[in-house]
Amino acid sequence: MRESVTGPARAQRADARSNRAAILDAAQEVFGEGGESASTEEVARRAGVGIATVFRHFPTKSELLVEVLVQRFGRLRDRAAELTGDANPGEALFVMFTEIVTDAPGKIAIADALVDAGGVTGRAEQASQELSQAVDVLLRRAQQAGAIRADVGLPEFYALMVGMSRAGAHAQLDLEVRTRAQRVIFDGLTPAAATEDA
Amino acid sequence: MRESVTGPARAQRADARSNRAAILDAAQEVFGEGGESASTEEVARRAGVGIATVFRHFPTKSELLVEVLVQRFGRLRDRAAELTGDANPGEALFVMFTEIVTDAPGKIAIADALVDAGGVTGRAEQASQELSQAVDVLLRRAQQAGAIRADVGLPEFYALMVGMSRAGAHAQLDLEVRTRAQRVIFDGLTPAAATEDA
DNA sequence: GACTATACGGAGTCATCACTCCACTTGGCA
DNA sequence: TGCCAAGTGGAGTGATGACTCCGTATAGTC
Repeated sequence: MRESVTGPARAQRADARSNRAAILDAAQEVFGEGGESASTEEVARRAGVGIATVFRHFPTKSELLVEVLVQRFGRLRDRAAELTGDANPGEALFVMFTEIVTDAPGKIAIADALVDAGGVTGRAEQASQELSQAVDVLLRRAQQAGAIRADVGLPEFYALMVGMSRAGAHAQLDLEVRTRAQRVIFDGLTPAAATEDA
Repeated sequence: MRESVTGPARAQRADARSNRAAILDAAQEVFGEGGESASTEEVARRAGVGIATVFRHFPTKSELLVEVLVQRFGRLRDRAAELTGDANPGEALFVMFTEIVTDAPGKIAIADALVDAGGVTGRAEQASQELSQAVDVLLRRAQQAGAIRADVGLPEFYALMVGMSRAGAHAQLDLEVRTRAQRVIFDGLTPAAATEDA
């Protein structure tokens, strides 16, 4: 896409390409750990390049963050698509829930840093929407299979997922506690659990 | 307590006392809105005092944040104690859950800012523990009354609560979505919803 | 009303961080 | 092997924000 706008642009040099990859990897780590407070300089150090190089590849801290997020969302979206073929739709949804929550700590730190940097661009938003659409498909399938109560929509399912993600990301929940908390949610999502009062 | 350590310390001047209060109020607002990125200068402006005055009352940004948090936790703890007398223990627990989640947006921003400022001192931690103990009492009462499944402990209950708080704080959930998500959790907390597999 | 300890305001200091400039290096082609 | 466009590193730069210094104002007392 970038090429189609600026023309067929001469291919990058090999060192530039590998530096770009190293920077992205380092950024994953650094922003995943340090979140908003992590500095671009630390990314450069971890990637083994100068700061200028980071800024040449990603003109802005925001753009680097966006790229990292887009990659991460993309991976999860692919995973959701994969799970759409699963024979047990209810189980598939729960697996997805768990994977997103597990993946969350780093992602959240990065997303927060991005908000902080003021740069929630279209690209990140689009990647996030693609993921939520993929999750929506999983949710509907599970409902059609009768594994999930019908009065739950994507927004509240997402709220529950984001909630568990954030709870885990900040409070460092140990696995057992998180599992038990998720069981409560999963049980609550069951058709049998639905209560009917206003 | 402060007096007992430093001696009976001559009383503060009236203007100092009211400025201190104004600063705390302003800090509630400012940090509640802006979180980590809010500046002490903004607090001073909003309180109608100079920056030096803020720093005289609270020698460090951290200490100001701690004070704000302690107040907030204290208020919720009192509310929990109040609800402990409620005739319907299950309902009381849900009310507490909802109130904590509702109160959360500002509190979370402040807590995050505090972590960011690196100063989670004993005082803030203690206030937070007092709150969780008060919630624990509510939880046990509800379990004894048979309103809540027995296999749920304070940690996972807290995880669910913190999760909803954080989901709401960051994603700006509208009331209806939050209500539906909470219903899923409440239904899942019901004894009838408990599943028994490993 | 005068006096002074207490408290105040805001200009200044210092550190940090995103981002730039430019002299130097190097991949890739002839 | 030599050339040079493409790429690099790191010392700046400017903005921001926590915190300090000190001359001025005022609450509270006689």
